Amino acid sequence: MSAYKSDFLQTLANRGFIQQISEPEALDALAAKGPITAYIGFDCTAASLHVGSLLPIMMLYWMQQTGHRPIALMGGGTTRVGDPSGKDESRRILTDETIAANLAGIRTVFTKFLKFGDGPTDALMANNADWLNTLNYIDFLRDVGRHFSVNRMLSFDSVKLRLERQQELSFLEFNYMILQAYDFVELHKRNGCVLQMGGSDQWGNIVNGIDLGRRMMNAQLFALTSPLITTSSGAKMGKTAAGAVWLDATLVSPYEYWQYWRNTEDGDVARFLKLFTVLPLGEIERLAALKGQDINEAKKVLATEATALVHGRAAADNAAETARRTFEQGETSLTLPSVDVPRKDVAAGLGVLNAFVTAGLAASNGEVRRAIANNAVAVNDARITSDKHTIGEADITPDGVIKLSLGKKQHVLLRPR
RNA sequence: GGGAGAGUGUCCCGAGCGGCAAAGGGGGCGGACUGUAAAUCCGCUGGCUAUGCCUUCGUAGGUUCGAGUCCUACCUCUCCCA
Repeated sequence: MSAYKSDFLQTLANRGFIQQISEPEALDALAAKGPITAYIGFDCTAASLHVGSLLPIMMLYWMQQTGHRPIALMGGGTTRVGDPSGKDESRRILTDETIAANLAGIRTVFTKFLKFGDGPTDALMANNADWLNTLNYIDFLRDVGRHFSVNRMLSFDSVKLRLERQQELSFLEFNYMILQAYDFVELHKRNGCVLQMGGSDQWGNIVNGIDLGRRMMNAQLFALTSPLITTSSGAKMGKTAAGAVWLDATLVSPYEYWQYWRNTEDGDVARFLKLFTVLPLGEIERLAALKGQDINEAKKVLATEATALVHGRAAADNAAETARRTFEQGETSLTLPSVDVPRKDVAAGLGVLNAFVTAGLAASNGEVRRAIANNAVAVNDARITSDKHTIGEADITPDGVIKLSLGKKQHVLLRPR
């Protein structure tokens, strides 16, 4: 691991965020001298960000922590045209209202990691719709387009692969890299931004921006990419049966979020602690040294720290405590996720199938039936073997709840009201 | 404008002689083993008021006792020619 003079690069390097830097020495010197401004682009096709976006957010976080100014760029303008790369569904074009709503949702996530404001190291949130929407095609071609060599654009991997595989590449998509390059230059012009960060797949696009900056304004700009994060077994991060692991508490509860991190594979624990928590490196080293069963301690720390960043310390501790009671003491913790249900329905006798579907543990009655056949269903920790089983008032525990379990890890409390 | 192909289970990829709720993967979920891990093995992976009924193979029609499969038109995409 090379030694950097700036806290910023040294921190990122130590924690495993760096894959590639365009001109490491020059950037290092600049960052050591004073605050620099950098940005990362996020698209806003969904109302929340998920775990996959966490890595770039953490880069912005560390940037601010080490005395620099981060910009979160929302792709409000590029989202308007829709992502052309998908087959048909992703071709849907979002309305301006949807985009605005998505932006608002995403903004709340950022405020948990970054301090926004007007100070020298306060974060900014920019929206490329601000300049892309008002672009004039002819002006754009003349001022920006002339700096791009089609010969060179064709040589980029993203393009080359498509051509080789004889897959279509639309003109719109071909232009995407130009728009992204332009974003960089525009941010440089407006905010003095000199660095763009992103995933390693963004390298080519970022370098384009650097080139454009040099040609248009004779500016020296930099690129920094992070490695693509997959789990040790090669799966992409952030996917479960229920879908993506969102950062919004209404989509994925803090408890579920905690559980996601708790179930990290052994081989990923040290890496994830460095990337997704803000614990000091010494502490992480200690945790990473744990072997065998002891590594579970490290996983709990990872889960709690990662959850605290997104949902706050109280929610994280709460989730940890709920998990401890549920898994280590076999108790029914009252802080498990719960679903209210009318008391008279329970009095009348609630079918297991119905109960599990309303609790959100299964999508259909058939799914519950199959789970029962797989010996995976329990009510108040008692195995259910018949799909005819009904839940009645007798099942309400002294705490006033009924515990539904699907498998060993998924629990939901029914609260008769 | 002319010609040749493609679109399959609402997570993805992909087989599919007129008898099809539709092969096989991946992913996911569950079970066993463990440590709430990995690896491995096993099961599940359209819906329902369920010995049956309903809905699914780009869209809409047609042929047929019966269509994912054959015919027609249309939509979308790819390739070749102009």
